[in-house]
Amino acid sequence: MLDVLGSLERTHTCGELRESEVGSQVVLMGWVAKKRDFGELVFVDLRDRDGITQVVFKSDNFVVVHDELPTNEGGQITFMGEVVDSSEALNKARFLRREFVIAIKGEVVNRGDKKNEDLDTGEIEVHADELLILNTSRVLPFQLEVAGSENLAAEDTRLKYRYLDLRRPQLQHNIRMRAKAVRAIREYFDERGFIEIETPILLKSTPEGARDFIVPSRIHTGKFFALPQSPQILKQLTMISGFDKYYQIARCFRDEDLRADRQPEFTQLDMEMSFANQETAYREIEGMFNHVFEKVGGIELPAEWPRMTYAEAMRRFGSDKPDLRFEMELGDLTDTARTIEFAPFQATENVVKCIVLKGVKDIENRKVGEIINIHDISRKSLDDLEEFVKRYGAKGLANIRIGFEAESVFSEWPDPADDIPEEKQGVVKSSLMKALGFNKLYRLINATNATPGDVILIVAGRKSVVAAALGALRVEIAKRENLIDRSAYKPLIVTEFPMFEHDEVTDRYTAAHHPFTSPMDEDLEKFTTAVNDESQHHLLGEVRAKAYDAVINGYECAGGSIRIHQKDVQALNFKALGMSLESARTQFGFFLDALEFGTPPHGGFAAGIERTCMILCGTENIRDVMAFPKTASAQDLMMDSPGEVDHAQLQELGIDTILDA
RNA sequence: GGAGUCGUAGUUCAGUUGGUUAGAACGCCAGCCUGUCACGUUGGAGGUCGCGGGUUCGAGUCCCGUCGGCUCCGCCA
Repeated sequence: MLDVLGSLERTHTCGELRESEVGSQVVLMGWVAKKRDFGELVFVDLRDRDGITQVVFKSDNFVVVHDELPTNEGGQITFMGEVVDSSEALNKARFLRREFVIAIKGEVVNRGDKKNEDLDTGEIEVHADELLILNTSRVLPFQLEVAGSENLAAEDTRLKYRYLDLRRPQLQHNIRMRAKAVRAIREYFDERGFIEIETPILLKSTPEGARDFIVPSRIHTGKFFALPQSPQILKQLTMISGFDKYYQIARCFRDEDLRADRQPEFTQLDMEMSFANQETAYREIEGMFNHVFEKVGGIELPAEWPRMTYAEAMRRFGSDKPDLRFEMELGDLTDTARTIEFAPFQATENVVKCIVLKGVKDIENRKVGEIINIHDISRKSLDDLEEFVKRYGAKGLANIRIGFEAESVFSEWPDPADDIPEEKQGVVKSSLMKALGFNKLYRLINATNATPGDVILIVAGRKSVVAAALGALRVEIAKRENLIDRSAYKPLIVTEFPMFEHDEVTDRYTAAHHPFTSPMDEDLEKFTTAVNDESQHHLLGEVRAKAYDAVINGYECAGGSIRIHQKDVQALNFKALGMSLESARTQFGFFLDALEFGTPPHGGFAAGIERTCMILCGTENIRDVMAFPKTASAQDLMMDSPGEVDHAQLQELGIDTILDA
C-alpha cells in the first residue's frame, strides 16, 4: 500500500454534523459500526470517538474508490488491484465489514422525514462519492454493541481484548470523563498557587502499611527498590523544603488483594500545604471536589460539606464512610436489651443495635428512596440477610415484624404490654417470639422508632462486629430495595479518626492512618500518659488524630491529616507503635533528621482519582474508569502479566526463584 | 488464606429424572433486495459442554479434584 490517506484530510468527526452543514462537502474517517446492504444502496454507520454518522453509498453519486480494493475469497479478505469505476465501485462498498477503517468524502444531505431521533447526527447523512479503505478488520471476538449491559460478553473475554472493549461508547465516555477530572484538578490547584512536583517511583521498602511491590537493583545486587504506596514522606519533605503548597497526580502501588473498587496500581491526587490546620484542609477538599464535580459533571455540591466525627458516623451508620443518600440509621437497643434476660443481650461486652425498615401499605405509590416495602421481606430474604450479616462476624440477625393491624390493636390498648389479649398478639411476629415472648418484644419495639408495618432487624455482639454487620446491611438493603436516589450526591467530611487501631491477636496498636499523623491537641495528654505509663497503654485506643476523610455517596474519596512536625511528638508516636528509636532511625532516619531542621506545621490529603471517577460515571466498578485494569487475581489478561523473566535477566540481578512444588 | 457464584457455538443463553445426531437468538459466510437505521429475506458453516479423574451399559447433567472470571471476608487508606 502506498500513502493510504492520499490527499484526503478529515474535515469533521462522526458526531459533529448537523443540519447547518447540509450541502457542504466533508471528509469523515472512522470505523464501520454497521452496514445495511440493499444491493444498489448501502448504508454504513460510521463511528469514531465522537459519535456515529450514517453514510450512504448510491450508484448514482458514488463514483470513486481509491486505493486497492479488497475481495473476499473463502472468507479470506485480500487486496486486489486498483479499480476506479463508478458502477464497480458501489459493489466494493459492499465488501465493507464491521470495524473496517475507512475514509469517505461526500455531501451532507438533509434526511428530511427520514430523521433518526436516536442519533445526535440523525438529521443528516453523508452521500459518499469517494471511499478509501484504510484498513480491514478480523471479525471481533465479541460484539461491541448489544442491547443492555447484561448481554455484554463475559468480562474476561473483554479484558483480553481490552483495546476493543474500549471502543464501546460507554468506556470511551468514562475514560474521557477521567481525563476531564484530572484536568479540572490541575486547574484547581494551579489556580491556587500549588506547585506540581513529581516524586520518585523507585523508593525504599518500609514494613508499615500495605505490602510493597519490589524492584530489584542490578547495580546493587541483592538490594531492592519499592514502588510507592503513596508519596507520603516525600510530599512532607517538600513542605520542609519550603514549597509551601504541593500537589501531584501520583501513581500508587499496593500489593494487596483486589476489590471492586481496589486495584494494585491506582492514581491519587496528592496534596500538602504548610501552615494548615484541619479547617484549611477541609476547605481545600471541598474546593477541589466542588470544582471537579461542577466542571466534569455539572454537579453542584454544597459550598460547605456536612461534618461528622468518626464516633458519630460509627454510632449512627455503623460505618466511617456512610452513604447519606438514604436514611435507615442504626438504633441503639443496648440499654433496653440489658433489662431482658436473654444471653446475647446480657453479655457485658455486647451491644445491641438495630435498623428499622419502614413499611408501607400502598406499594404502588411508595416514594423511591424513602420507604421499604416489607411485603417483599419473605422468609427467604430474611434468611438471606442473616447469611449476609454473618460474613461480618455477627452470630445472627433477629427480626421483629409488626403487622399493619397493630395500628388498631395498639390504639385500643395504649399500654399493650400488660393488656393486649393473647389472640391479638399475632400482630407482632418475631424470630425472638419463642425466646422472649410478646411483652419483652414490645419493650424492644418501644425503644425503636418503629411503627405498624415496619420490620426491625437486630444484631447483638461486640461493638465493632455490630457496626460492621449493620453498617453493611444498611447499604445492602438500600441497594436491594432500590432506596438510593441515583441522581443525588451526598458529600461528607468525617473527622477525628482514632489515632490507633488495636490488633487483638498481638495486643498491639498500629497507626490507623500512618505514623506521621498528629494526635488531636485535646488528646495529647492522654497520648503522653498512654505511652509513658505501661499500665495506661489501653488509652491509646481512645486517642483521636487530626485525621479526616472525604466521603461521597458511601465512597471514601479522599483521606488526610495534619502531620506531626515536632520530633518529640514523632518519637512518642514511634514508641506508641512499639517501634524502637533504632528501628525508626533505620527506616525513617532521613525523615527524622529533616524534622529537626525547621519543619513548618503542615497537612494535606490524597484523593482517589478512580473512586471519584466512579461516582462521576455512576459505576460501582473501578475497571470501568481505568483504561487497562487487572483482574481480581491481579493479572492483566491482555498482555498476560505478571510473566516469567528470562533466567539470564534474573542471574544479572542475583535473584533466584523458589516455587512451591 | 477463606466463602459464595458462574464456566455449553465467535457472543449471550436454554438444555427435563443420567438416554437417539447438544438447541435458540445475535454474530459470521453466500445469494436476493433503492430508504434502512435491531433492515428484510433464502440458504450455509460453526461445539474438546473450562480441564483432569471417577461412578454408570450410557455423563453437558451425578461425585471428587483442579483452573479461570466476578463478588465478599481477611488483608488494604
